[in-house]
Amino acid sequence: MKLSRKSDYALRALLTLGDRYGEGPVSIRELAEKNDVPQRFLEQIMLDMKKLGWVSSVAGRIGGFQLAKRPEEITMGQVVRHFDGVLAPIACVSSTHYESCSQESHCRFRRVLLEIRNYTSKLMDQATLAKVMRGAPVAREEVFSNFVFADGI
Amino acid sequence: MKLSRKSDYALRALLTLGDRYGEGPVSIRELAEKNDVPQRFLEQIMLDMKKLGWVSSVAGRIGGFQLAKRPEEITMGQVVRHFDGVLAPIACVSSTHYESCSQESHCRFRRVLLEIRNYTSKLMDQATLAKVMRGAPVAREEVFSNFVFADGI
DNA sequence: TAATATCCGACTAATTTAGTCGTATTTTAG
DNA sequence: CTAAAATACGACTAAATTAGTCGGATATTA
Repeated sequence: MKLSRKSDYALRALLTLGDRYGEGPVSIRELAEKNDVPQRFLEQIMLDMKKLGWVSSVAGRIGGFQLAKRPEEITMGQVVRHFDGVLAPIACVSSTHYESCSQESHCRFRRVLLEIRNYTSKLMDQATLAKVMRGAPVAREEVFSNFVFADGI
Repeated sequence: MKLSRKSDYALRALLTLGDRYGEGPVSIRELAEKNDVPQRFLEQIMLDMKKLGWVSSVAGRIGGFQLAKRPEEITMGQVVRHFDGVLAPIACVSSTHYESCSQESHCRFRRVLLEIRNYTSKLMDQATLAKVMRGAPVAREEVFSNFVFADGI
């Protein structure tokens, strides 16, 4: 899975709306400025999410967008699957966008890709807006330290 | 991470060469036929891997390619990093292709992406040709069954 | 009624992907 | 000696994807 700008920007905006949940609409201009996103591009993204029922809008002078679902009900998996289509690193291990392959019956590296897909979708589907909002930002060193997983995983 | 055709085809060819390790060169024609890969495209890929020292070639009438390293010494991580550049789903959580982002200091969903990158690179770097060669193919149901990870992972 | 929103659809530049193609060179079988 | 079959090298390209821009219509409120 590669995260597109669209997914990235959608998540930024949704988290801001999560922070303001219950406080009335937030304008695209503010969402764009706060999150460093091109405004007219974000506009498209917000309208898209409105069609999906994730956000609702108020038109006019003091309009804007707000979450149409509780932050517990929207997950990163939903967002990325919508904007990027697929979480799996290759279509032959995708359950939502499965495509067969001539080598399927004897391909041996597919197992590794399947495990990566399983882990990715598990994490993404567990990551509700509410949980992500509560999380602490990543320190830069964490990206460069060699994080070690528990044994046997 | 999304697996490109190039990485896919490279892995297919490398595994075939792994099966034939120590038995002399295998021609591109045979590698292409066995693995259902466009021959002239595979040609490029093999020459690329030759430059990297992963395979060696024998020119002429009965020439072909063979592994230039033991199957224990080549990993999926190396292959995918070479052909696709990066394993991480976004540059801000890549240790090899890190790029900063204006939101870095307060981005909250980055943690999820970092965990996915950590798991991906761990699995990819552990997956030597030798290990992958020994693995069993994936049954189709495994792709559609909801695999459940052990708790707390 | 002017300002500031959302709403809608079309358009596009740049990049990436997944190749093809021509041709030169090397090696061996007959 | 020569034809066949292989690698070697570099240029080219069609199609898809990405990451937007742009013009203008409609809605709401101070």
